[in-house]
Amino acid sequence: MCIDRDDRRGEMMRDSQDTWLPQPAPDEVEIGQILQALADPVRLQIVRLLAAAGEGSCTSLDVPVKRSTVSHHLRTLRESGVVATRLVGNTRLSRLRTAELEEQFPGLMTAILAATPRDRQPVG
Amino acid sequence: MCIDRDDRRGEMMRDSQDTWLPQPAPDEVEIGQILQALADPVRLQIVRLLAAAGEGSCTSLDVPVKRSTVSHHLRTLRESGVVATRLVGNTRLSRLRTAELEEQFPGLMTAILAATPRDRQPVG
DNA sequence: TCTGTTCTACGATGCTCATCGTACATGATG
DNA sequence: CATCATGTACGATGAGCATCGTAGAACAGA
Repeated sequence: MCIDRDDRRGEMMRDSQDTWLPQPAPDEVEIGQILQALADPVRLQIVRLLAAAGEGSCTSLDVPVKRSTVSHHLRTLRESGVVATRLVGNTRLSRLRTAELEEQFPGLMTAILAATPRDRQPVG
Repeated sequence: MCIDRDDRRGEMMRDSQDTWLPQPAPDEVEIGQILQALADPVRLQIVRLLAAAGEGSCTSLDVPVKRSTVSHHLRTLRESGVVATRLVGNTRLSRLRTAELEEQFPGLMTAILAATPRDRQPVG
């Protein structure tokens, strides 16, 4: 019963194998929301980590904020259409919606992820 | 003397014909700043208008905010590296730094500008 | 010089939101 | 059942910023 209480904007999605948190349909995703989601440095870092690792959870993502804040950011990323989250046991694994984003905004994520992260400092 | 007081981060630039407001060098432009600049709906609208018209000034841009706010947004866009502004008489004409952006972040602006503006509503 | 236009700087204001701590639900494990 | 780990909801807080009005500088034209 808490399933549909989990998110205000929709119901759980069913895959052949997995259950997914509600997310906007590809044609509902708006470029303004995407840009707003990626504007935050922590969220951009999360996106980079997901692009590198494929998947990530609230605790596995190495970002300098508390767990509840990571959860908040993952929610924002999901509601804007950037990531999809599936339930695996007690954890929730998020991944980039690479295919849908490429369909809706060709070249966008590629261009952003190709950009050099600014927090890379020359060490040694 | 007020020329270098006009912006805190640099001096005027001289072209063969024009004088330009100070702006970051192409390699100083950071993707995070770009995304943050484009995250605001009014600024995104300004960018769309500039892409369509080529150039625009504080008063010529048709956005639903006051002139001083447009000036503020153009400053943000300039300092983030999105637009360049040249002085023509009493007016200041801003344009997208299309070439430099394409060089630094290939496909980025193309992808964003290709996205359908959300404020298009079916009328009639 | 006087007038009108364009634009910016500055201060004030109000709202959005990133962050955190806490409490709680859920699932895994013993 | 008891315990622990994971994640979210919620309320509070503080900072950032979008917006505006006003004042003043710079330029064009008469």
